[in-house]
Amino acid sequence: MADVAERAGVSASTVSRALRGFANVSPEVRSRVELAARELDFAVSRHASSLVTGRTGVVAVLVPTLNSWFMGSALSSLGPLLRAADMQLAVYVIPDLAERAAFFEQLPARRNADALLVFSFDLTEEESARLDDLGMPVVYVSQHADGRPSVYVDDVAGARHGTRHLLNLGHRRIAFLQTAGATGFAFSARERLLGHQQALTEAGVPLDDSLVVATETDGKRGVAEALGRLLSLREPPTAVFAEQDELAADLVWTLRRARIEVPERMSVLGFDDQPAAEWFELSTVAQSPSEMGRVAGELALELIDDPDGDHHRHVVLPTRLIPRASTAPPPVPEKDPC
Amino acid sequence: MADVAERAGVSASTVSRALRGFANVSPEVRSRVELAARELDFAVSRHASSLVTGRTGVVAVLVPTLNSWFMGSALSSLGPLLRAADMQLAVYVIPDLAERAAFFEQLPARRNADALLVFSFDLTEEESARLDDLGMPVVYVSQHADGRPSVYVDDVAGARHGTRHLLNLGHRRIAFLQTAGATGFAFSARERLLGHQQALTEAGVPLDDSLVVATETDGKRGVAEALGRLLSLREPPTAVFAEQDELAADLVWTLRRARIEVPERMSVLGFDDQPAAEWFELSTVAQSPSEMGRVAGELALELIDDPDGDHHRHVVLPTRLIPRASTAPPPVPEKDPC
DNA sequence: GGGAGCCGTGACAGCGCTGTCACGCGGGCG
DNA sequence: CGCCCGCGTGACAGCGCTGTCACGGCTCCC
Repeated sequence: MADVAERAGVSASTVSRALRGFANVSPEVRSRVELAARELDFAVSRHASSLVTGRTGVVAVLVPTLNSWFMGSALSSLGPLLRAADMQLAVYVIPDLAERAAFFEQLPARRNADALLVFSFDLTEEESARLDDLGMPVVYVSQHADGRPSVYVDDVAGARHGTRHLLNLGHRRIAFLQTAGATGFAFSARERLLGHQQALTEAGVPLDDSLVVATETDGKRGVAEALGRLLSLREPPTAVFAEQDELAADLVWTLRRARIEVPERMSVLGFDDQPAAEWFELSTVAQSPSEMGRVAGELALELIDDPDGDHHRHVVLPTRLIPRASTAPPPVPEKDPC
Repeated sequence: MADVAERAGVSASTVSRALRGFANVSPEVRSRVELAARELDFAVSRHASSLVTGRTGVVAVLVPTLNSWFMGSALSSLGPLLRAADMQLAVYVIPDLAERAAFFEQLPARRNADALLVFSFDLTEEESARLDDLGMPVVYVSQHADGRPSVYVDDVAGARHGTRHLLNLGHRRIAFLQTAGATGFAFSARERLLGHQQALTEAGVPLDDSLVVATETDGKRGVAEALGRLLSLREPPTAVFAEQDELAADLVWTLRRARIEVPERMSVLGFDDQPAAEWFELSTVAQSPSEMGRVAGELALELIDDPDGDHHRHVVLPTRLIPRASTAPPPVPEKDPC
């Protein structure tokens, strides 16, 4: 910076002011400084300036994985948003409990950011409290966190709408399929089941625990076993609401193999609307992770500028039902049994 | 740090040495310092220390998107690797040419990292030269970069093996399906076509340009149109080698709609082995982006420690042919026409 | 016409840490 | 017994920038 100052014939202070676009610099000096900076290929050292200002220019995000449609979409929209605000995106991938423990172990070292976005983690109250002590805004994404800023989709309403759609088609025996130990998505899972049950109750359909099944292992095998449990009931369901599209896709795949036509003999409804949904012509409840990423990023930036400001600290995003070809009325109309 | 020093009854210098694990600190003092640091919830400020050492503790990665199986897998394996080396992962998402221009515009500002991983970008020589000037190791991932460290999969050999598999099944009219303006994957696309053509030539099958088609728009529409061009040839192909699994999946989907059985009347071969391949029971040429991410990360770390060292600067990863249910002999055996 | 006020600029300290050097102390060797 | 060496530690400068204050010159107004 001293070199730039010398070349532009001004002091280092003026260079600093000019390069940061402060108002009190004469236009002529400013352009001279900018020219000199470009000629010398100079850029301020973030580290040196954060040392003084206390701002790091970094937004940290905590994700369970990057290898999923949800995270990919969310972060892809977050990236350009942060770039526009001249912020860096630092990603911490925490795939398992060991990494999670390690992360919290080294927590103090993580103070090197201006804000933290926590994606889809079911943190304990103790863990959240430790994050509070970090002294930076923490935004919870894809989960509701009591008393803390969070951005999430209205899973309850989404699931309610989904189940209503099945009810409207005439289904009465509707199963709900959940994943095994979903890494980090437990919050949504609970909410979606809740919405499903609300819709059933609204419609006067009694809840039946045997219709709520969870896969015990990952992948198609787990889905097949869960399906087996449903098909061996005294009165099997005519429709299955799968809590995620991946699950729904595996289910359709399994049903096809078993020569059970979808939707003629079994309706399948998904949740998410990821690309796989289109391949399987899945009716599904759509959410938009890219919007979620965007909104969460904006909220974080607002909180950085004004930590105590009166922002929307709980943003609830809507869902939309997307009917495709995997849902239809049940094979034998129950309303009019002859 | 001064507080820690006081609490431990030593000087700041000693605290610094103790916390960084230097050898010349007595065990007794070290444990006293560590205790004091923990009690005060202290962690060294990365910014202050990089100001002195010149090392930032950050590895930057440049990706076209995060919303793809490839990037998700690669970065998911890179993340924990960097964490283990006590490095941060800074992600720059560059979805389009405008963002790319903006990135290079602000390049000097990006010096705030110890290494840069460039994923799947077809950079111009001029752009690469500018990255060289950054003064940090740059590793090119999923592409071959002459004279610069790079990690990539052997696309040529992979495609050759794929095409050989189709030839061995008896196919002679084999189409090659490419994507439109693939964002950033142009390098692989060229290599795969090359490998395909090598295998044909080896087998004495003449090349036919009308069998190489590219989608003109994204999604199923583009695939349908490309398929249309193939089906309206005087002598249509009996097999299609799609350069990516997504494309292959769309193709199978389109063929099913058109009641052209796969593989009975048309074989389809993919490339990548992403989850969609399993859903469509796609025979495919597998690559492992997670291994690529891991290897690239290790290479970057080595180059940071020893920029001129004698490392494997070109790592070529293997592919594996995964036969599933989308390939079979052609409907009318050509070898034995009666 | 002189004082008040403002604008643009420079000098300087200090952000929190690390590298270097200097120092004291104990042990080994001649 | 004295000297040298090496180990563990402390003092201090300075990494590159920014916030604060002081200063000179100008305009404006009474």
